[in-house]
Amino acid sequence: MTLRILSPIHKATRQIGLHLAEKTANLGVSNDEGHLLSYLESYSPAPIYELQRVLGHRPSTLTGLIDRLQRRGLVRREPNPEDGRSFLITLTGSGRELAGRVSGMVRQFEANVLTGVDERALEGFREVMDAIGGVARVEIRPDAAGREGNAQGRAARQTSGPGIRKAGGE
Amino acid sequence: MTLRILSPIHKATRQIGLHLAEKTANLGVSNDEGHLLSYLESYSPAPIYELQRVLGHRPSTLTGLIDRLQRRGLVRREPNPEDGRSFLITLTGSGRELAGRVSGMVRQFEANVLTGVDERALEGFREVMDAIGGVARVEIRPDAAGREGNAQGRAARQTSGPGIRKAGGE
DNA sequence: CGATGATATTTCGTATTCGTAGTATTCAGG
DNA sequence: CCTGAATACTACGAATACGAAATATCATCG
Repeated sequence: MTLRILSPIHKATRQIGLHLAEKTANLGVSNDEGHLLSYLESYSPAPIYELQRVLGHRPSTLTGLIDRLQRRGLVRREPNPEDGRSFLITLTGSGRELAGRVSGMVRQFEANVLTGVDERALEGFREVMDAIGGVARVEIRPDAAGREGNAQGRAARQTSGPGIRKAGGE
Repeated sequence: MTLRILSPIHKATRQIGLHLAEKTANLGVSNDEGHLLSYLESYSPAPIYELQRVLGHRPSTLTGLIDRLQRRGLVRREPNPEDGRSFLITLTGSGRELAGRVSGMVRQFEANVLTGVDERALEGFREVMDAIGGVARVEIRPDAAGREGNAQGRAARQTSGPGIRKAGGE
């Protein structure tokens, strides 16, 4: 386990997840929910496929995630006027308010980390991240040529309960 | 969402996960299973609590993970001669063989990344990782001195009930 | 040695993820 | 307009992660 890159990254990711989960637990927001709200704060309304690519979840995972947020009145599904197959996810008023608090915590964390590193270290960090991206050519965006892009290896769960599916109508 | 540290880390972690999952999918091994096997390749036999701390899973998660590997004949639970409460997880023959293949892939990935970065960048990367560890330091119990193992508040009671301990047997 | 608390691990219930299959819609080409 | 392929999303079922509680053992103190 003496990997100089993978082990530290794995550990750091775990630390970040635990720390932020603890911070946002009071708000009743999980990590993934926080990510989604945070993204929506900047880009709402956004189509689901965009969220899917940004967050890296499977489409069916997003369905459940959005269902939960919608059930709590934080987001809304609206028809996409530009594509009848698609829905736009919009933050509601309370959703935007909560999103602001969540991303405030995230930015605070980032700021705290930044005070501990100088510009030179940050540059090295960036290089390593880029190198990983180069080696792990897992395509996330759609607009690329000839790729397989099929990978598995996560968990699986059940979204029991009544499938909620109300969008544009109301 | 343009965080200079958190966003790249999140993205890199996702890329690593997808990439490795794809590589080990043929072997029928998920990411977490791969991590565990990889660790065991170096440190088997290891007690479960050690695995729990290294991998960052919850205890109950580890139980299921080990159950699955044991069911496939890759690991074995053995009583810990030094502590009656504990089990040692040992790689079986086929487990060790599989672990070797998995960690070979992981090391290969690491090696590929390393060819793309110099020592200076690696140092910066390390600094950022350390800074994260410093900021994300979760609250440590006062009397659990010197260690950073997570301590979750949970209760332990003793009454009656089904007390089945499955162990050593095959 | 007995009481009390801490640790190690499991079981159970539940929430969550995701693969697969199916529906609706758009697009490309006649 | 029609047909077939691709896209966006959802429902369902199966597998997983994890919190809470249960049990066994260890550690400590008296």
